[in-house]
Amino acid sequence: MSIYDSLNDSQKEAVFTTEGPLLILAGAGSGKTRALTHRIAYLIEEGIARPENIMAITFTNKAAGEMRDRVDNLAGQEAGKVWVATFHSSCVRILRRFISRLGYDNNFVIYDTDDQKTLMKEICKNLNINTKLYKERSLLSAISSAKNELIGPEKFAKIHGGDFSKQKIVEVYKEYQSQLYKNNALDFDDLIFKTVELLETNEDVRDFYQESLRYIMVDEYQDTNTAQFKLVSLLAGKYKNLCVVGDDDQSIYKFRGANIQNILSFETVFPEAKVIKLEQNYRSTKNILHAANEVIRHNEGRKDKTLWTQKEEGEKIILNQFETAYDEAASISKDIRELVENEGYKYSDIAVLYRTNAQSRILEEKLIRDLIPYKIINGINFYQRREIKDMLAYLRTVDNGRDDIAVKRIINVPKRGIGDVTISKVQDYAIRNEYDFFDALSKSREIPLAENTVCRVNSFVNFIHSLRDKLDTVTVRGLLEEIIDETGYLAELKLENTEEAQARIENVEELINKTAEFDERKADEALSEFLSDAMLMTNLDSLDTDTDYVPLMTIHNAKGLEYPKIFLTGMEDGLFPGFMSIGSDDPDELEEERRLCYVALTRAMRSLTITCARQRMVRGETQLNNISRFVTEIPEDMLDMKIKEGRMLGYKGRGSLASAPGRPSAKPFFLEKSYDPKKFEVKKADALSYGVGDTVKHVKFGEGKVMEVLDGGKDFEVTVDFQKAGTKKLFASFAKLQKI
DNA sequence: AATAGAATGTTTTTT
DNA sequence: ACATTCTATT
Repeated sequence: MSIYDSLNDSQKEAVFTTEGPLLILAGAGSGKTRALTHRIAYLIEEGIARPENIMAITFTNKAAGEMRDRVDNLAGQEAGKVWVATFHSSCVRILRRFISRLGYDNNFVIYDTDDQKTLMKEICKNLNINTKLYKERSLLSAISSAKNELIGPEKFAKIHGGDFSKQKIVEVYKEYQSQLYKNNALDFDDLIFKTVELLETNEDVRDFYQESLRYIMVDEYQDTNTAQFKLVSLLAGKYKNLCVVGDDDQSIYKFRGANIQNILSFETVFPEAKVIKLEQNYRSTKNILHAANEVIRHNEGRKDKTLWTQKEEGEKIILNQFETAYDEAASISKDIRELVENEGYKYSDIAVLYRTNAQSRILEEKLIRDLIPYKIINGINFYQRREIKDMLAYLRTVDNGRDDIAVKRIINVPKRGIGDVTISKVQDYAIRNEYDFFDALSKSREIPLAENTVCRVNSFVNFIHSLRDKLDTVTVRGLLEEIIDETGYLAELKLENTEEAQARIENVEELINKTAEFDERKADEALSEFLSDAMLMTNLDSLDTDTDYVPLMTIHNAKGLEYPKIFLTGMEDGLFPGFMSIGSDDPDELEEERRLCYVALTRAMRSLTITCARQRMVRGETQLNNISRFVTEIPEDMLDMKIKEGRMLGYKGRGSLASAPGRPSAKPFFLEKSYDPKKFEVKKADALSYGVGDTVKHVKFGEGKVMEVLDGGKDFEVTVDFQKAGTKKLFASFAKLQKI
């Protein structure tokens, strides 16, 4: 018996193919992490590679942690030397050692999204950029996209030099990058970009890593961007032992730079590449898997593969349409109770998924009322919280005096009477003399400032200096505690005496624990190390298995997870797929939404309930939505629609994607009474003052032509083609349309 | 400098 | 609807 006996044939092939470029197309639930970890174990066990010559790269800390555990379990002692890390932390590791070659200091800081925004705001101010025309966010996103494509400021200028509309971006990008350099800071994209630059321009460094990392494995390969692809190509450039694992059907991060071409054309880039498909799914029942297959089949640009399973047929997929989102939530809550009380499910066996975070509120409210334990798994991560960022900014200031963003963040936190006016005076002085902001503060006497202000500034400067003096003798924890004591940060929060302040206090205390942990683990490492760990760290409170609760999360968040029971909510055209992707002229946007839907469906192991509402509040407007086109791509015989009479509104039946303006008027149906107390009564007019073909006026949308009037029983549903706002479906009693 | 009311802009998220 | 960010006021 060997550990490889439990693998299927394709998995075995993937494990035993150790040389040359290898693309493993691993469908959902096909055991790709298993294959990957066994492959690492095999390399070590057979003596093909020493552990320190193996690298496994993932995207998230969580994935890296899981991989680490599994490798350690499979391959024993030696496995600790395998390089298992995320893209970003791998790059930090390389850059901490060699970035001086690029002119940065080795104790560079990492700027997160918040810091980037702060910096960008300043740049826009200095360059007199009209932020109404050029939003900080879109400027940053343009820069990020450029960096993901390995286009630096100069190259960007060359490419877009002739494009007048891009001139501002060219200018901003250049300034942004030089500010980062001045602050000895790298943003997340730079971590990859600069590592690529380093390896490209320094042959000895490249050679060092190519020799050292002879076998490279990349997980979730479909999520890589161009820069990340370049990075692994460079690292694997000598021995070409690059094994990538991914599923093009689960590529859902285009919006943050993922280049699906990386996986689709892997064989073109590496003509000698071997391709292995893992198509046996070990997760879902036949019904669920076939439904998912049917949906994803509608995408054009994909590698051909069809998942299959030996599992039983299983239950049909339940499809429920409700009148309102409140009814939807009530039904889900009731179903969860039922499943737990009568069908042996634990709360933690059940997950509720949605497209947008905004949908969680209604669900949450209902679950609270019904006393169902739940937890919203959201993105707001620990290290991004205000109080934590404040504390880190202090540490950053101590660590790297060039980090202007950090200094400015905490110079008046807690309040020291150093306001915007003072800050901009110091800033002007700093720019005139080419000082760092902190150095300018140290010379506050030379700036025309009020005597009082000079005093305050000096006491801040002295405080930071006193902390720096202790750097060599004190632990990170000691440093942090001194900061907290001296600034009275916690004391101030305690005075507030609110629930929110209490939470902040607990967070700061948690940060103290983190520093203590760090000190114990890496006694000899510098403050810079703690800070980059912190900047690259995210949600600490991911999944704790001790408590039994229903997780609520976005579909993006659910990737990589599986649950016996899934509730897929808000499956409505306009919400999922969202307006943006429906209206887009880029067909790939809709395909990406469909992939997202595929990810959602394939999370379910035994049972899946799809829900939607006819009527939903979106951004303060009540919208009427049809059932998601993706649902209509699931063959009807796999669905249990629970419809007593007629067809479900918006359900156009098998595979039909055609928009059907003249669809039959179905009566809305109710599975149960609406519970919403806020719900207002609708008075249906006996007759409308307008009809099809009339021109009407709406308060918000302006003038439009009535395309269709449907008697929904309770109210009239009117479809109007507005000249400016496009076609909308409205309830007559809400819309208050005026005939013209 | 601090605060309260107005304007704004709203998929998805990791690092 | 709602949260964040901006502006105008004291």
